[in-house]
Amino acid sequence: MTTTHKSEAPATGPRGRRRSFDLDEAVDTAMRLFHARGYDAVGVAELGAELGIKPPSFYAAFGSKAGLFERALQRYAAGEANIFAKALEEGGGVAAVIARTLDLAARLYPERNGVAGCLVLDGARNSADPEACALSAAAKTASRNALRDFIAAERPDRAEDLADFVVIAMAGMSAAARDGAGESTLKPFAETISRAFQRELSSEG
Amino acid sequence: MTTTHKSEAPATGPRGRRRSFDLDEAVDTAMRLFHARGYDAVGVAELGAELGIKPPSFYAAFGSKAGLFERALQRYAAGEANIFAKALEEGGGVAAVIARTLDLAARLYPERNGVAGCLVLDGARNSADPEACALSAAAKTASRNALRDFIAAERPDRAEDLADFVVIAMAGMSAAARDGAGESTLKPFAETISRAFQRELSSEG
DNA sequence: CGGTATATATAGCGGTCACTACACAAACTC
DNA sequence: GAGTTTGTGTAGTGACCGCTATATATACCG
Repeated sequence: MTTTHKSEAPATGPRGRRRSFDLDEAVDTAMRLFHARGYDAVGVAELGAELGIKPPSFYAAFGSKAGLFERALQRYAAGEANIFAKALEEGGGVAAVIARTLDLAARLYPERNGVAGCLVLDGARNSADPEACALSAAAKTASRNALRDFIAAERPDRAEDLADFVVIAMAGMSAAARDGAGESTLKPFAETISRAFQRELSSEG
Repeated sequence: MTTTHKSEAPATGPRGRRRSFDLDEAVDTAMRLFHARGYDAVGVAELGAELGIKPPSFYAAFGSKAGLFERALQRYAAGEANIFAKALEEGGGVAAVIARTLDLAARLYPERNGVAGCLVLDGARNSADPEACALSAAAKTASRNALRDFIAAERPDRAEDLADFVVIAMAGMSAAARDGAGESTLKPFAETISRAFQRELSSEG
């Protein structure tokens, strides 16, 4: 169980037949599949089989494959995988939070149960579906903006390019993890990037 | 014209009918398409249409879609896009060559005519075809080993992790470029990474 | 010229893609 | 109970996937 906000049935529910599967659980499963192999490589047939539901139920619940991907992205950003949000929780200044974010990436991005890297950064990479690409791009922009706004508190003059610096580094770690890099490979990178970031943060530039 | 090694027809050629299209040109076109949208997103039908050839000619010439991808990867590694080889040409020590490599990545990775990033690093990202993934992985390993062997001349004790550092940084730049980052975004990253690399190179670690 | 070898074009193979029409089953209101 | 609403299962849509069987056109050899 990763989330506890399951939508409770109202006192007087809708009239018709009730759903035969857990929606949150289904989104979790889909998120894992999309994360492991990328949007295009996971078919609706496989999703249905894995979730234990047939196509009509699938489309009644999610509207489309891209609709499910959108929910998966939301779930991803709202959960443990949002490493920046996780790094923020422990407080501290920009340098400390960014260092913690990079460290978390080095520890969480390596492959585990077939899943590696970041769903937002690489989930729709090379996808032929414009809708999936747009959803992915929006999620990336949101993440980058959160980073930028946080950095701006200490360095408003350089928030944009410092955010870019971190984002590019994380994209590299995600790609490397998807190519098989382990924590022992990513950690030195993350530490070097953290030091470089601190120098940039406290430079006069 | 990017290559000049066109295979010349022998004095006495094969007996049958001659090919009606230029093979090198076809590989170039396919390379561009694979690079622009990724392996899976480019279909054999589109390749045939773009190359001006029909399926039977396609398979007679390349064996399979993956066979053409392999040729495209070879062409890519043998041409201008091999930025490490290009950086090596001008000579210099490890620090200078790596700095030049990263600078070239920052200048060549941003989108141009629909093509962005590195074909080797991202051409088969999220592909569902095991053959394309294997070809891509082999090309990545070859590139990384070339980097590592070069670095080993000055720092044999740290060649592996320094090579990883550069590869992860380049993967980040390629991914960022494919997400729309321009030269003005990649260049500061490349310069900071170059400085960080130099510090690592001349450290006692 | 005949014989042979090679590339071509037409057409279509089996399979998978995301998605849906239709009828039935189940839970509500009254 | 009747009536309404909603989800589910069966089956199948047209389009595209990588790839190929077959026959024909074009070049070489002798």
